[in-house]
Amino acid sequence: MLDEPKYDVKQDQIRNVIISIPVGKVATYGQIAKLAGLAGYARYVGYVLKNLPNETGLPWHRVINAQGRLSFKPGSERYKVQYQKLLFEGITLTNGRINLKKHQWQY
DNA sequence: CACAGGGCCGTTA
DNA sequence: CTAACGGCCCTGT
Repeated sequence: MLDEPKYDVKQDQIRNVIISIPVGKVATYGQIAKLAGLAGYARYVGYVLKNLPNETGLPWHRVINAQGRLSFKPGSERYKVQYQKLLFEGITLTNGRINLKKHQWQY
């Protein structure tokens, strides 16, 4: 019989990309999917991050949507957490938005 | 199998 | 600027 992967390869690739996002930089869902060789998997990236364990080790906070906004409801707990983490890394928001020209991970 | 929904995206109005 | 669509991929019911 064929050995089927015990873990999800796609998720692994996505995680791999997210881990390599440098401090002080951010990446969009679509960008990550593309770098992982999975163009079009933006929503899937969101799905993966959604059910991450609390202590994950992944810099999920450096992942934002294409509009430079945090994909959480402003004011919600999770929004605050992500905001704090970003701020701690020197990433600031202007009118609830991040300047992608300046902070987006260039590769 | 059908359908809804999610930490999305780009285009169009 | 907001809103609506269609497209993309996967999971849960």
